[in-house]
Amino acid sequence: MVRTRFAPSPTGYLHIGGVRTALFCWLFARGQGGEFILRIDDTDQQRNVESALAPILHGLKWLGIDWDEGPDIGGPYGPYYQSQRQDNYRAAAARLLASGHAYLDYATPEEIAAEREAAQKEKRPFLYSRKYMAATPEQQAEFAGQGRSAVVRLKMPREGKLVLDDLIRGRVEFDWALEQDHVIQRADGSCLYHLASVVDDNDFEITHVIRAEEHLSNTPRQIFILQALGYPLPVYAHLPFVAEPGSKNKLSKRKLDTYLKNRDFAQVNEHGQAIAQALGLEVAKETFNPVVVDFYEQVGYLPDAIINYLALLGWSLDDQREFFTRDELIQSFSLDRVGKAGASFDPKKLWSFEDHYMRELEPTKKLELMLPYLQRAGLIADPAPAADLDKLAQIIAASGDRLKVAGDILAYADFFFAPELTYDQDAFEKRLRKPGAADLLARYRETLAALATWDVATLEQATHEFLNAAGIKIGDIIHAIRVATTGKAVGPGLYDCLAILGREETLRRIDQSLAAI
RNA sequence: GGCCCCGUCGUCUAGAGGCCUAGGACACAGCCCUUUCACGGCUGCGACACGGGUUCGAAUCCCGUCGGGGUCACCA
Repeated sequence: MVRTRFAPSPTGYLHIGGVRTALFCWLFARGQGGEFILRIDDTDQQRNVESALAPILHGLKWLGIDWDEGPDIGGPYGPYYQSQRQDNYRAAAARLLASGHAYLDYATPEEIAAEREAAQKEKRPFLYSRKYMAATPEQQAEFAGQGRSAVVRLKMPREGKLVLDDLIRGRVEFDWALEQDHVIQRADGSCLYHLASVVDDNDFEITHVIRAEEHLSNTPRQIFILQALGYPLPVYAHLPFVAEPGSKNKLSKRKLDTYLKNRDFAQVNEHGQAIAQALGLEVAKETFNPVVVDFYEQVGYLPDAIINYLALLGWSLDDQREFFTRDELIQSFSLDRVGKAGASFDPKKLWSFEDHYMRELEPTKKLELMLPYLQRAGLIADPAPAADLDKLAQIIAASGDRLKVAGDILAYADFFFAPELTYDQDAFEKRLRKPGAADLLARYRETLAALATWDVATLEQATHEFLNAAGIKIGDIIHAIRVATTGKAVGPGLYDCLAILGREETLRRIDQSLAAI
């Protein structure tokens, strides 16, 4: 049985790179008929683990990445928080100590640092002298007598090589003599990440460790622990990084300001910020931007689009398939089709997947998705009146491909529901204050008022007849009509807008605009 | 700096010696369509990091150089 795990530390937000890793673990497990486990790496014991974890679990759920065992649902191998498994780690550290694979070290951090600096100065690789290694009870007593306290260090081999067969990297060799005697347990008894990680992977019976490339150089010490404990080795697969837009640097939340200078990133960001603002959301740029998954949920992206895009970030099936349903992804995903080079995150390409999936979404689904946005903006009541629902369906149909994310509905529908028309000032000046515009608009109003029926076809025909009679071209008036009735320079097709508005409201708005000119 | 990984269009990638005067997608530019916006159609721009080998033949194999990245914690 294949078992993979994703082990986030509770940071308070779900990073796009982290999701990609989780996705590959999940895809692989599901494709193999295996299990996907969530484990929380909180050995650092921060205060509000629960609140820092919630957004991460929520984000994964939103994307449809589900787990078989984890902190919220438990499982046969629980608990799934490392902070609650310290006893296991301590027991392992004790075994390592007993078997001579680790030792008590009484050096102070300053002494270690001094040795490291000396080595650096002499340009030789640093290796701890083991000067304060206490091999016997006598030595322990002596060092302790000096007021020193002990940490547990790994006693790494100082000769030979480790050969790692990575599923993605292939064969990778490391010199044992270059591996440090890492601390695995602090003086206060708390255990560190590498020990914890390895012990848990074994306890959870993880068969495939699929993680980001940054862990590749940590692998030797982890394998050392595994072997010392007599545990079987999992299969390793180190994924290439998700890199910054337009660069090869690892994507990080820290460098937001740099990304904002990237045109594509900035564009996607601004679009999202505008929607957040229309919703009245209070957002901080540190937690609400295209690096954070929550951004996409708030703005109204489709999980399928994100999953599809992310799957292709470092993986491909062949030279033609681009669009995959979840099941197809699970069916076709394989680790040997994962590339080795880092892949940079391209917000515009994600956008194009979003475009594709939104376009294919059933109208009823779109409505379901978009209605809450209008309700949150206070434009439609909750529960929604049938008339509003009907109107919204018409607006969505009329907007067609213009709606890329659910939040876009705000810009395309607000003027249908808002009690008062608000004008785009530039458009108002340009289209309505234009000489002759008011006069034409007033005459057009009479044409509309005289119409026997009120639908798109009639409106279009009547408008063209009006143009002929007036001896003008459509471009001479259509913009004025749009601004006068919707307040905006852009929107769904004009006849659609008028049809949805209805005769009474259309005439009312034209009159109001005429008065405002 | 040591160690490790990586290196095909701006980006994601196809390519496992001849199918490659290197294919697709996104982006970009231009044109067409058009009442705005968006869509759509067409066209264009655009890459095998470099240098040596091996071979009849190399993007594909080998070596070197250069470049990029990661990692070197009593963080995870």
